[in-house]
Order: sequence, then structure tokens, then C-alpha cells
Amino acid sequence: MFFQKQNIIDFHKHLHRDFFLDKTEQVAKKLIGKLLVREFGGQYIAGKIVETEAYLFENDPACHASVGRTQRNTPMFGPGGTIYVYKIYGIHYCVNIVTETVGRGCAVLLRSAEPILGIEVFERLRGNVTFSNLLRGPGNLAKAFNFKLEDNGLSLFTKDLFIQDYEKIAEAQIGITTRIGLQKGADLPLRFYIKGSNFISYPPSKEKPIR
DNA sequence: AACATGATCAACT
DNA sequence: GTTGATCATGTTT
Repeated sequence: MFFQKQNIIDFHKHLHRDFFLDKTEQVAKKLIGKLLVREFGGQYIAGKIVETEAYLFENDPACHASVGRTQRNTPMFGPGGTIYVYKIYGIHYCVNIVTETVGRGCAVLLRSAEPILGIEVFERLRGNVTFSNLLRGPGNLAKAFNFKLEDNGLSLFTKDLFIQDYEKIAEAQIGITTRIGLQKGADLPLRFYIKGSNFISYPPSKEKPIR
């Protein structure tokens, strides 16, 4: 069993640069079902991505890059496949994957994932929470994977951190709603999630799926 | 003053 | 189980 699980992780299946150079909405959708893999304490920890949000280069006031380049959002202007971490409400971190080409300033927020490997690590870093809550919500996901500000600018193409091809999610299984927790750009349909998943941050009942 | 959040608690269906 | 209020807390505008 243990070996079986370890074998799930395979760096040779990691996604390459082109994957992240696609349109941000497309990347956000394509990331659903993929594996976020990180090395931690000499082992791999991994989660299946079940919920993302896109933040666009154009006409998106909620995107941190919409105000132009600042000290905080500089990583967003790197090439697709770069990590952008920021602190929110003085307490939590949020992890984003930069998309498209250098200088655009757009990204995908990782909101929730299903624990696949390294459950003990997630439990240690999160404290006393139920299994389905371990990687549920952007702040929690960041905490469970030990993401900090210093991780800003990391690239997703090393054995220590990468996105692995994993599960093919049918188009019909992906729900789309407006994004969560914002005022500006609140009407844009840029949140993607696996319908019926127990691991998404918010039941989309009231959110009213677009499709 | 606002903010891409989460934990907690109370009240409800 | 869900919803709504409230607070914790740092950084940006």
C-alpha cells in the first residue's frame, strides 16, 4: 500500500511550460484534476486540485496586477509556471500559479485540493481538522503545503515542486461560478471546480453555476 | 479603508 | 448541514 502510494508521484509526468502559457481561464480549467506536488521533509506531499480561480490580465479589477507592477505583485509578471504567494488579511497566505507570457500579469489561485499523499504532514501543519478540510480553502491549502512569502518566484519545473498530470476530468464534471470573497469583478464567471466534490471550499448551491 | 480568508459561535432549516 | 455576524491581523492604496 505504502509503496503503491509513493509510486503515484512521477516527475516524468510533470507539466511543462507550454501548459501555463495558455489563456488564464483555460489554465484554470485544465488544472482541475491535476496533482500539486511538493517535497517536504524528505518526502513528497501531494493534492489533487479540485477548485481554482482565474485572475485576468485585462478588464479584471480584482487581479492584483490590474494596478500595474508593484513590489508585491512582481512575481505575477514573470513567465507562466511561476509561483506567486501573498498574505491576505494579515493572517493567511494564498498560492497562485502565474499564467501566459512574461509581462502579462495574470494567474490562477489554487483554492482547494483533495489530499493524496502526505496526509500526516498536512495534519501536522493544519492542526486538528477533519480529512476533507485539510486542503479546503486557499489559506488552508497554502498552510498545509507550507507555502510562505519566501516561496514567491519559485518555478514549477523542479523535482521539489511541480504539477503532475493525473486525472482526466470530463468537461461536464467541471462547474463554473463567480469568484468567492471579492467585491470588484464579482460578476465574472472565473471559478472552476469539480461538481459534487467533498473537498471544495464552498458548496456552490447559492453561487449558481453558469453551466 | 479595503482586502482573492478562516475560526468560532449562535441560530436556523 | 448551512448562514450570518464578528474578529484576528498585516499590507496595500
